[in-house]
Order: sequence, then structure tokens, then C-alpha cells
Amino acid sequence: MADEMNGVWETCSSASVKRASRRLGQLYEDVLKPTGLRGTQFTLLAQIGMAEAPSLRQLAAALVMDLSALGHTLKPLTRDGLVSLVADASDKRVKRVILTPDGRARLAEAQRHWAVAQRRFEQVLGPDEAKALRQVLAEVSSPDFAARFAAAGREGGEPPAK
Amino acid sequence: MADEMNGVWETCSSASVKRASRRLGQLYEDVLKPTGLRGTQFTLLAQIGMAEAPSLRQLAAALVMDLSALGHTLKPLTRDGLVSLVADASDKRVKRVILTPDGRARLAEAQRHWAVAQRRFEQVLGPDEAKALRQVLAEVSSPDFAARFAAAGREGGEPPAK
DNA sequence: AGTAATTTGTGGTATATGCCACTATCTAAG
DNA sequence: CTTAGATAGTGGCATATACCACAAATTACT
Repeated sequence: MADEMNGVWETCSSASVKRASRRLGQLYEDVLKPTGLRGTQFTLLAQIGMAEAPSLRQLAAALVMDLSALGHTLKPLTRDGLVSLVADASDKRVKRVILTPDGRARLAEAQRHWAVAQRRFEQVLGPDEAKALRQVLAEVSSPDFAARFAAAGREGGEPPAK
Repeated sequence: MADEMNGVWETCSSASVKRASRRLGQLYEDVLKPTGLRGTQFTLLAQIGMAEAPSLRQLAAALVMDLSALGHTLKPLTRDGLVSLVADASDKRVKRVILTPDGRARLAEAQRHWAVAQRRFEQVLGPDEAKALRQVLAEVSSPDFAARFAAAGREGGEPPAK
């Protein structure tokens, strides 16, 4: 049994990415710890700050996150007064997310810590490797990749799984 | 604010990996859906099958997962009778995880579905790119990388974060 | 032997994430 | 205008994941 499974273990791209995600999450969060922000929360604040009042759906798409997952993840941040939700004027369905003054301050502080982690990462992996990695990951994360993946299933003469 | 944050958004390696992890998780789990297994559960079963009765700690290390997180994640699988925990004979602290017959059957079935997803992935990204990606991710996930990351923080003349 | 330090797991608590069902709102078809 | 269909979010439930404190067992030191 060991031999046959070896292939799965070594080649599963999803598992590879998940492992790396856990490792990097631990490494980065350790550095972010003094700020009291989790890695995901930092990313969330940064994206909200960059996008300027994005709707929940826009934010979810940018983060490649399920809409409801985003809603849940936002809860602790609104509870702690770092972000707030405001209703859109023209479309009453839409809610936009904005940083509170506290949120901006916390983000600015966290960014200094994040830079430390990022610098270490680049130093250890090498700047070129790091850049190449981000590019490939960006491609994999893109909607276009998902579309091509789905298309490969529909069109490609795939042998049935079962 | 938008400009300054752009750097964070684009260059954060941890965020890049997390985004890709979410995307690939969705893509692979969609294919795995008929088996009733989540992506993590499939990986877990595959690793248990490959390692032959690993201890919880060994399994957690292989998956780059927190020990307690592994314990929690294993709960649904033990509940559904796919794996079981057996006490080690020589060291009473140690518990080993084994696949039940049901677990082996489910793993074998899931592996057929997984192969479909994996084939699509390789086809869309390209075999060479896919292989290179896994190699870099394996390096990032390794204990050695974590050690060098920590060392860069201790030894490297790093400017203070705050 | 006896005690301190280490190692292995467990359980609690909190965040992260996804799917589904449901509500509210908007848009388009007639 | 009215109604059918699409779109944006919410809330419930389940899994994923981490950290901490704690218990049990083992090892190391004296």
C-alpha cells in the first residue's frame, strides 16, 4: 500500500499548497503576534485599505474567498471596531466595508511587522524564487485558471473517475 | 492609502499561498465531492495509508499541521469509521492511526477521483510548471525552511519592527 | 530511587472556511 | 405594472486549524 500512495502524497498540488499555507501561516503569524492580528485579518485589512470601500462580494472575489466565509471572518474585526459595514446608497443589497480610524492605525502598525516577515522570507527563499512563486500562485488563483480547470473537465476526453 | 497597500497585497507570500490554497481546495473538492471526502480528509487518509500506522505526532509533522489540529480533524474520520487509533505497545503515550477496511476502500475510490483533478491541474498549468511549483512548495514547507526563517530573525541584523 | 525536564495527547476556545437555505433587493420579460 | 429570475448578504451547521493549559508517561539528572 505504501508505494501506491506515495504518488498521491508527493504530487497532489492541493495538498502541497495547503502544507505550505500552514507553514507560512505559522511563520508570518508568529511575527505578527505582537499586533494581535491573525494573518488572514492582516490581509483583509490591507485589501480593504487598498480597495477603498469594496462591497463584500468584491472583497471575497479579490481574496478568492467564499462570500459567507468572508462574512464570518469579518465578524471579529467589526466586533473589535477595526472595520465597519456601510450600506450602499444606490443598491440597498450592497454593503461596503471600510476601515475605522482604529483599523487604519492597526494596519499601519501591522504592516511594519509584516515587512519583517516578508524580508525574511525573501532572504531565505531568494528574491527571484519568491517572485516566481508568487507569479505562479497568482495564476493558479485567478478566475481564468478556475475556468480552464472546469473546461478541461467538460471538454477534455477524460476517462471517468468511477 | 491605496498605493502604499498595493505592495502588501501583491507581495505577501503568505497571502498568495492562502489564496491559491482556497482556490485549489475548491477545485479539488468539487471533483472529490462524489466520494464524500473533503480535500484534507483525502490527504489525511492517503498519508496514513502510506506511512503505515504513524503516531499522531509523526502524522502532524508530515502534514505540517498542529498536533491538536490534527486531533480535531481526525474526529470526523474516526466517527465515520474510516480510521482508528491504537495505543502503542512500548510507549503508552503514543497513539497510532490506522485505516479501517472501510477507510481503505474509501481511499481507493477517492484516489480515482483525485487522479482526475490532478490530471486537469497538470494539463492547465503545464506539467513542468506543476512540478516546479510542488518542488518550491516542498522547500517552503520543510522544517529546514522554518529553521532558516527563524535564524534570519535571530542572527540577521534586522531593523526592529516597531 | 526520586525528582525535574521532556514528550505525547486531549479538551477548550477562537478564528477560518465552505455549503446550503433563506431574505431582501434589483432587473428583465411580458 | 407584475412577475420570474438574478444578485447580495445573513445565519446555521460542519470541518479546518491554531494556541493554551492540562494530564499521563517517559527520560534525564542527581
